[in-house]
Amino acid sequence: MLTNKMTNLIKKIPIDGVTLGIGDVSRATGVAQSKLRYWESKGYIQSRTVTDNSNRKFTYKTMLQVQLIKSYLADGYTLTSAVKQARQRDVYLDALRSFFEDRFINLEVTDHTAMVDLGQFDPDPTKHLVAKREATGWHFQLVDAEN
Amino acid sequence: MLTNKMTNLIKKIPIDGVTLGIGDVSRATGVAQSKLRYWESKGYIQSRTVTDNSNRKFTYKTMLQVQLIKSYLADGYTLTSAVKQARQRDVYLDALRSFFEDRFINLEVTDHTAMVDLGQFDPDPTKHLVAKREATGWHFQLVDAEN
DNA sequence: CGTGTAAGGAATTCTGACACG
DNA sequence: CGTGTAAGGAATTCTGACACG
Repeated sequence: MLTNKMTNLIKKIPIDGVTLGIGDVSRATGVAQSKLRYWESKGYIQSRTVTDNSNRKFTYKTMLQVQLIKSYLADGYTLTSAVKQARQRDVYLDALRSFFEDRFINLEVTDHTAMVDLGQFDPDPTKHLVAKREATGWHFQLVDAEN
Repeated sequence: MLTNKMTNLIKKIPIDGVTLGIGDVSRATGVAQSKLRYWESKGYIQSRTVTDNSNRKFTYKTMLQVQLIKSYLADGYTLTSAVKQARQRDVYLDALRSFFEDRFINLEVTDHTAMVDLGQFDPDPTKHLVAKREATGWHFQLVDAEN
């Protein structure tokens, strides 16, 4: 019950409501503010304006795009093609998010262990797939579904 | 190879380098700026100062803490105990992050499907655990490990 | 095309004080 | 204790112009 509060929280905040100022995006990605403004003026990235006449705000997703564009530029791509490549990767973010929302049923942490319940294990629907953290890292196991 | 770029990216940015201004945290969480300043003055939450004499910056993690404190307050807890509860949940974030870093080996997306490789399936180490997105949602399956 | 900079104004955030309960 | 507000100053971001290649 309490753990649901946590997973709901994590599911809720990250992509949607969070906006970042241009300084924060620049700092996090290492891309100069003037670049960000130029890229936006060309339609390569987008920003919201929260209220009238206020400063630019970028979404978390846009920040990831910026980081991607930057890394393609570093690979030697032109800006235009770096943008194209980055756009194709949007689907990755969406996929990852969808997986998270769909499958992170529960999360439990005690002093020495952590456990992620990933829900029904399709090859054997009577079981739940559970990931447990042990000293050697995360390991999967199957447990009897209790509901 | 390209997909690794993506997962590395997602693993790299989210928690570490990102800082948010007080306005962004306030907007995302719905907690007034004056509250955030007061909570900080009491040591309930923390902020960095990026350079000398600059404005407050909060980390993503702190923003989640704020959201948690808010929700405990809404449940009727006093501020002090809401903070205590929220602190105990830090371990959840760390656990989640650790799982993600440890187990999201690869992510592939094509036109109609998406696939997350979660690595070795411990009950049968000759197999890899793979999550696939289909029309009905995400489903797990086991595939032969190829390396 | 793609980026940087100096300039002056606008929007945001700062602190310390005060108010209320 | 916990929160909000008005006040004046400081830090941040804005646009449009200009420079360079």
